[in-house]
Amino acid sequence: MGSMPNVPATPALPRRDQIRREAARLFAARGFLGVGVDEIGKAVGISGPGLYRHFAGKDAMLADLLIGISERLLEEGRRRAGGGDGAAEALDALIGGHVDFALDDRDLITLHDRELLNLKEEDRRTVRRLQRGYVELWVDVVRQAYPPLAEPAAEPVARAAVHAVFGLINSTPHSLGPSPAQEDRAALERDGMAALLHSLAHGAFSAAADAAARG
Amino acid sequence: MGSMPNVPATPALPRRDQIRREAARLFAARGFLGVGVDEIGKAVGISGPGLYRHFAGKDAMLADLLIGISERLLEEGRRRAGGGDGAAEALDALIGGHVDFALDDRDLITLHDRELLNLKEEDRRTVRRLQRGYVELWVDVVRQAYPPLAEPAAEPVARAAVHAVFGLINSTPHSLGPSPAQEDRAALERDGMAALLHSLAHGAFSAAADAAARG
DNA sequence: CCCGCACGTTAATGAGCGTTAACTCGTGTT
DNA sequence: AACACGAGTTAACGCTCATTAACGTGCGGG
Repeated sequence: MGSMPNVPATPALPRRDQIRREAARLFAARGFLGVGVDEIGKAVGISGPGLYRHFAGKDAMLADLLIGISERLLEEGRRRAGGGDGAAEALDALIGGHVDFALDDRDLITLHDRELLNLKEEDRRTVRRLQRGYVELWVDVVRQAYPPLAEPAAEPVARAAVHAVFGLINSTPHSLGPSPAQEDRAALERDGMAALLHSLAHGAFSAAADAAARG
Repeated sequence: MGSMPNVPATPALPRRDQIRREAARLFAARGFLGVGVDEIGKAVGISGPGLYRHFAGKDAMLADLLIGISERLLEEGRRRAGGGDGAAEALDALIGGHVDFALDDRDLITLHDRELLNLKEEDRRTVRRLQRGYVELWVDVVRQAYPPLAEPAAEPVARAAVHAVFGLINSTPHSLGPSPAQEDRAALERDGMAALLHSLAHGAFSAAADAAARG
């Protein structure tokens, strides 16, 4: 020991990131089990087992993607929820952040709730813990922003509404074309879709509050 | 020819239906590519290749499930949308039907947008055609029920809103527990969830109409 | 009585795939 | 100049898995 030849402490991030991007694209398009490692390799210009220089295995790629996206969601969510003035602004920021994510990282959003089952137990627990934290963050903010949902009895309603709004926002992968390419018959452009999803989310939460106030 | 020994014109529906149910459950739980035919066989009490007496292959089981659910959705949707008085009532009926479906046939709803890629080209086209018809049905009714969305320029908004509401309603598989079993810390019971999803859907459409009226 | 068929069974086949082994090549360091 | 090492390559292994073959069994009708 005692020799440290070159500077490979952070060897080559671009190649690893390239693998991440292509793997996410392929997994989202055909499913984790539907994609072979040779195919991922070909997508990044190397072939097959060369990937094992960068990831411990196929499972590790998926784990890296799912844990990464969950961490980013939670981190960015905390940043946005805490950076504002009131609860309404915090909720706005949360919604905006999630919408941006759904529109700009479509593949990852797709994988996020489609491929959880293909993780090893430990990684799955990690992802679920992060997801749970993210949901709690939303539930807290929503209940502050809509007083009727702050009633103790309305907690399950708030939680269910949060899950439903996630489903609403995450629906973009299905409603937009398979890929950001052709804008055929009058599809919404990105910013219009973002604004619309924002409005829909607010409308849903508002309805949840009304329901809680009545029932 | 001329002999028709017994009455096997409709041989044994229960066994075939049993396979359908178990296959749907397993596919929803671990993915189409994640379950083997032996496992499906064991779930119905026969083992492995015995399934081939009832289905042409694993692909045929998935195709049967996805085409079946798509047909049922469209058929029931048409029935409900056409059976009422006004557009508002028709929309209510559509929402109620889809909510019932999402709550009572959770496995099929999950498969419906998770496993489309594992279909052979022809079956995939069939399912997509049925899905398209279902979406068109909703878009028409929603635009009648919310006049601002009837504006020609608002058609993409209406369409995107319909997709988003599907995502909202279909979110139930994720927000409810893995299976209809434990009602742990204050989860919503079925009917409460149905009523809430109904309200949320209306809230979202209402917001879409407002957005279209303004923008 | 026996033929045919619905319905299963187990064994074999063959392809696909994740992973490992063994080896090569270039490059920066000593 | 020798060398260690990052980064790939191809070949081989081992395992899973869908599908097919070959064979058994109970029963209803001629």
